[in-house]
Amino acid sequence: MTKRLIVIAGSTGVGKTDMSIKVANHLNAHILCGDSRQIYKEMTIGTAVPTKDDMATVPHHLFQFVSAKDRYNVGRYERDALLVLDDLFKRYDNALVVGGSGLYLDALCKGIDPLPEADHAMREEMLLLWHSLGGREILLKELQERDSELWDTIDKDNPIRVCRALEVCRLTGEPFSKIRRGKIIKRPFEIVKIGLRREREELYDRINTRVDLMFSEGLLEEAHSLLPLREYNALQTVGYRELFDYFDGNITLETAKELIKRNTRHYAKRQTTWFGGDKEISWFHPNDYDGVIDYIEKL
RNA sequence: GGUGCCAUAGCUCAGUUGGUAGAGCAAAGGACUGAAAAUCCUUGUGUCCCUAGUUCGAUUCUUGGUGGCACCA
Repeated sequence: MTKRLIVIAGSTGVGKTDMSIKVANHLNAHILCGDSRQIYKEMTIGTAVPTKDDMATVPHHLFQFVSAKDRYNVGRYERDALLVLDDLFKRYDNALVVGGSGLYLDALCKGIDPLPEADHAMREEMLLLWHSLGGREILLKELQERDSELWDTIDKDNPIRVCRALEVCRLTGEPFSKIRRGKIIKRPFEIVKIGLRREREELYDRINTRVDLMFSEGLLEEAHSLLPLREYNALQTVGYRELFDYFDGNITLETAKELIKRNTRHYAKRQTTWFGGDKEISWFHPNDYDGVIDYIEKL
């Protein structure tokens, strides 16, 4: 029998966890994390990882398994997720991946080109240059010389894009666009994409309520304990950055809370945009368990 | 009760020496290949509080209201 990976995607706060538990139970499947922040050990409340009860009901993989200090990335995620799936498919016919990180999910479903990992020293130096007077022009000029094909399409206002592309050119000695082919890798299993969505207003209400709940669960304390890790990418995350600003005395707690709500809404919107562009997704309301299970069974 | 100041986009405000107006935030749309909960791009018509006047023309000046704020009684 062919093995199947069921992807459950959707924006933050839409209700993916509940759906995934039900579907996993029904299919006798395990759940993988498809979220770029729930993988970190140190973060629990602010990333809304599934509860202990949830995890006890269905086996979960790739949740909170690396340290925020480990500088994890998409490439490692692709590899780790495939390893877990390889193992699971020896015993089960179905597996679920649940999350809201479009890039991570795409890497798992379609593969990602073998680009070199980041060179953090080089990156830091480039970003410093970017923000200095005339630095942007210097970097753009170098990129234009190294990769004329990319030049036409790259977002020249986006320092992270430009510096990353340049980084790859320097590290490999080849144009970035030559290595990043976007070739789709056929996986040795079937992929079924389920998208969850609800009315915008309803989603925003849920987000606001969830942020309040996070505070009552101790988000403030969690963020405070993570102050020593604030420079790591893992902590460049909604719910933590705003509180770091509060600890610095730049904003009030009330403002931080409002900003977390707002930034979570912004994040949810970006996710909506990403997933909306994926034509392979079949959409359901988060409460429509029967609909989802029906759909999967009739495939 | 008196005097002064204010009333412009969902919010905070700028501005028009009289020719019907624009920033920030919010909101909406979009991009996305090892930082992706990141990073970046696009989008601003609104009885310019109401009324009467002056004027070719008033959101702008004048009269009278209404509401808010401050000070004096």
